[in-house]
Amino acid sequence: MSASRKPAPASAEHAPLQLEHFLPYRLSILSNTISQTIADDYQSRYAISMTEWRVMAVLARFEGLSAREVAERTAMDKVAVSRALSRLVDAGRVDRSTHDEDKRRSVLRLSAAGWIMHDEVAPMARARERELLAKLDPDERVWLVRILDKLLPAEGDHQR
Amino acid sequence: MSASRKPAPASAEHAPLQLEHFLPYRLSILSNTISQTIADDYQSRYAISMTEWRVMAVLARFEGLSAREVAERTAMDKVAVSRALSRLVDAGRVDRSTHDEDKRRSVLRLSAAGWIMHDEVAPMARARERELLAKLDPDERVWLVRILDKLLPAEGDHQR
DNA sequence: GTTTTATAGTTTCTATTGCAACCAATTGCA
DNA sequence: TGCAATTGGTTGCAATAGAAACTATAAAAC
Repeated sequence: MSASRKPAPASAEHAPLQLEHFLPYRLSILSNTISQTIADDYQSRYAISMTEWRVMAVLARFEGLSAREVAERTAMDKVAVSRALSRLVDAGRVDRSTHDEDKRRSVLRLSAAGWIMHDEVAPMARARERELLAKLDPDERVWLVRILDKLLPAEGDHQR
Repeated sequence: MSASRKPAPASAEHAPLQLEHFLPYRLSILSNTISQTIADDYQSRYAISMTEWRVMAVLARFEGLSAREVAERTAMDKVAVSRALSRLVDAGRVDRSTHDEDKRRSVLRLSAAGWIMHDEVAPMARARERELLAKLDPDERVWLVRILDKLLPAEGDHQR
């Protein structure tokens, strides 16, 4: 009952945002809730941050990327990636070597231990995605994918 | 062209997530992109963080909330709200007083200066939302709202 | 070739965040 | 009443994130 406050009388003159119907706000809540749910799953078993998991997921899909390419694909900045990688390498979940033809670049891949963890976490993540989609009817699922395709900047664009 | 790496051959045995089709990942990219775009708008004029703006938006809509109620409505944790509020009060954008019947609770409202800022930022935020929705057809917009209604936890639930 | 200029990645410094511990006011209840 | 449990809010500390500066290699310009 504590939340039953009436909108401020100032509404008329000030036109405040109605957050509960404001798309950016709703998307943010939804996204954070989902990401956190998945993070809770893997953090209950492994001491790993969301950024580290994201890096691992990219390396599972694309072997041998450089740090910059990981940053591109995760939409994280390069400093965040660099730090996540050094933790992952220290923890023995990622192997890092140097590119043959360009000694600036690193060549990254999951280690055996990294793969073991990946193979345990990935199904949990997929299960959460299914849980989410189960709340929708089949046609809603189709529309959602179509809408995301339209709203998301094309592959390869950066956000910041 | 740098991004044309073929999926790791390990795919078959390991079934890595296809991030580019993984709903939680796509939502996260979308949400971050949008929030950052709006933040860029107001940060180009005002030195204010995303959390502070979010608090202001809630107080514009519901006057006299307590800090806890702000936390509830913004889905932020109470520490983040407490700190955002102390910055906002210091900056003179929010007035804080104490509840008459419960001296633990604060009573929060935008100051005159807060309202001025709000009245400039809110239209920019709405414009960004319109820009986003303009990418969709009318029926897609309807489906999007319907889908969000289904996926978002009901009003008043908490996420963490 | 040698000197810019650009790129990959790391480090440093600072600001933000998150958690736990904490204080103060209120409520529940013996 | 009086004392434990709860609630609203803040503070301290450790981990994290972001910006700018820095190192190293590589590519481009001259």
